[in-house]
Amino acid sequence: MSSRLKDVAALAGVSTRTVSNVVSGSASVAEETRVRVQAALDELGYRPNVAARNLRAGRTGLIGLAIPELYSPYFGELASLIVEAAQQRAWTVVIDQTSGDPDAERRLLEGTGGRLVDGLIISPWALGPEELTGRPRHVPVVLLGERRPHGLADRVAVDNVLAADEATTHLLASGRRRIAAIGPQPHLRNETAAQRLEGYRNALRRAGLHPDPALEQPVTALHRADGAEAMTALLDAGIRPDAVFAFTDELALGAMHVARRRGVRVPHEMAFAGFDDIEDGRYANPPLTSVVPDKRQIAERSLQCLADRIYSPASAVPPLDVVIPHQLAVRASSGWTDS
Amino acid sequence: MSSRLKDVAALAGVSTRTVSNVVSGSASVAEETRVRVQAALDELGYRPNVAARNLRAGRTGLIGLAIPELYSPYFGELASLIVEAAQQRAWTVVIDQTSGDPDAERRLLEGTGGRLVDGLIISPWALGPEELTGRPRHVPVVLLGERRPHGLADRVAVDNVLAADEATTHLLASGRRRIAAIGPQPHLRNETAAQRLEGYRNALRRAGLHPDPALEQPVTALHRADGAEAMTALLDAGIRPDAVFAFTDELALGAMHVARRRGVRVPHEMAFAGFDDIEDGRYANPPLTSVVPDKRQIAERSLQCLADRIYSPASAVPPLDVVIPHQLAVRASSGWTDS
DNA sequence: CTGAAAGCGCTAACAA
DNA sequence: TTGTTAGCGCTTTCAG
Repeated sequence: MSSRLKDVAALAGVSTRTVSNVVSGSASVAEETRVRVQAALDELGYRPNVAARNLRAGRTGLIGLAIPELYSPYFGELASLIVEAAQQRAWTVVIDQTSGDPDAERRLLEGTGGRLVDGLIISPWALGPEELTGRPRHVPVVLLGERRPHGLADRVAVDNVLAADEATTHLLASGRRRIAAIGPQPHLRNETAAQRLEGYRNALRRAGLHPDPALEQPVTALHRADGAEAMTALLDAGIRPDAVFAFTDELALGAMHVARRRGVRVPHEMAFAGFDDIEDGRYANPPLTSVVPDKRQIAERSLQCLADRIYSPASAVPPLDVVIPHQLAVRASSGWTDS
Repeated sequence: MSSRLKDVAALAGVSTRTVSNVVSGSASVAEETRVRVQAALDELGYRPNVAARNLRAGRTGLIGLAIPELYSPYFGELASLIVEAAQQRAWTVVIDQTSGDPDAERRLLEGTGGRLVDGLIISPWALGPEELTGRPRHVPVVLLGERRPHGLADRVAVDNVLAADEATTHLLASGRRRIAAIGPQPHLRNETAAQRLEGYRNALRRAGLHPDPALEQPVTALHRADGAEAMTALLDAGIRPDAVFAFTDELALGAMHVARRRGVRVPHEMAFAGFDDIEDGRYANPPLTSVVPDKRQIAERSLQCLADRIYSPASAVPPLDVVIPHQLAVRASSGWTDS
């Protein structure tokens, strides 16, 4: 079995107190004692028991990251950055996949099943504002990508309306007039898609165009397959846009894939712009124009929010609304150079 | 502050023992008592303290997943499947990114910093066989993708030599003769790349060809950028293969990207095959031929190994060597149909 | 500088 | 069926 502080103390002929001091390096220990204890530590291969420490400290050093899915490029990248940033703060990340399941999201927010994490970063898909607001929290929560600070939790997100507007405006600037929007999700309570749709429509109106419902193609999920399906639906309905703004890069890549298979020349006959700036987009044929959220900042600001809440008297600060900067990366999919 | 078992007991007028029984549902409790306790539980919004439970149980219910990076499509997908499979076993996954750093891998294996997880699944990059073997483990370990069972830990992997052989043989079957290999990593102790190289060479020799060192293009990492760099190096050196076997799909996609940019027609003039079957490959232009490891099985068998070690008297069973099945998905990048 | 001991919240062996 | 209580391994207050 694993050795405990007590065993080390016995071997070194000191009290557990002293061993603890040596291990943590907190209080000062006489050099001679330190050496003797260290020898015992090494001999027994002592490893502190984290559960006991946690119980004592009232903290676990764990933070939860709840995302719909880990396998999509966007969330994979984001999770990677969060894990990395958490390591720097000596936090460990436990990951939950909600699959956009409202029950799963609810369970995590309520902390049913026990107080395991010191804080939670959640990217809600299924839950709407009132559910996110309504319930009492047991740990600090950071909401990723929701619209406004809901009064009980900090929020970190890009300005989706503005970013979508800019992407659409960029397409308009190259003379496109029939711009499709792939990505509305009227069936979900989550507001991200609604915001991007709003930005898209704003841009059209500002250019003197009327948003055409036939050009707004809803999707059930946000992957390549859904984008492919949406483009197929458009083309099969005889609708032939001259540009596409997709609400995620994955959707854009799926749609572009189908368009090219159907003989549409990209970008000559159809330009594409996406959202998220995933790596695949940069290496696609042609490379995909995309809204670039500063993901590293999303990760770091989220952790900063948690840290502030965890280490400071609760409810001292009102809920924060952190807006993350973004850019538009213009690539060949919306230029005039073919791949 | 959060309420404890003791508070609930006081409110319900019973002992903590009874409350504990109600919470866990383990022992039988008189219906009347149960109702009263449940009411107190609800009123106080009781949430069990996981740290205390863990300390008591001697287990944390956590398993570690140590991978070089979470943001790459392959590891993202794998991590997703492992998290999912772990949830079914009521385990929570904590993720560590090693970045292929030998110290990080060593630290995790040794459990320096404390006994946090009940088991560890690690995909070693930097550490060689002897280091993986040498040290005593404090928790059960599953090695992902190493060559042979090293005597102290279970191993789960596809047959890399065979799979690489099959992919290369497929390229040979369509008449290709100058097949480049992109992906050797002579600087790493990790054996995966070496095994794929071995399979590639085996296939060539069986076809009566001599492996040509000029066609073997090493890489420093396994991403699109490295594949792009490798292809650039080949073309700049005046080497023009008629096919490429890349050791990962990402390398293949990067290489294919550059080839197309340089005006090479794919697959007519240059066929491509990769390894891992990531989603981007399936939606690439043209779709990428790839070795398809059964990732779900990798996840499930890994967890099965851990479960066996954790729940059974240690060292009862000798280290397992689990070989995961794979297939070759032939797509347009190695056919004769252009995108 | 070091030892003794309390107690973090929970479960389960032992009693009643 | 339920109460009492001894720890799980650690940190830290209080003495010395």
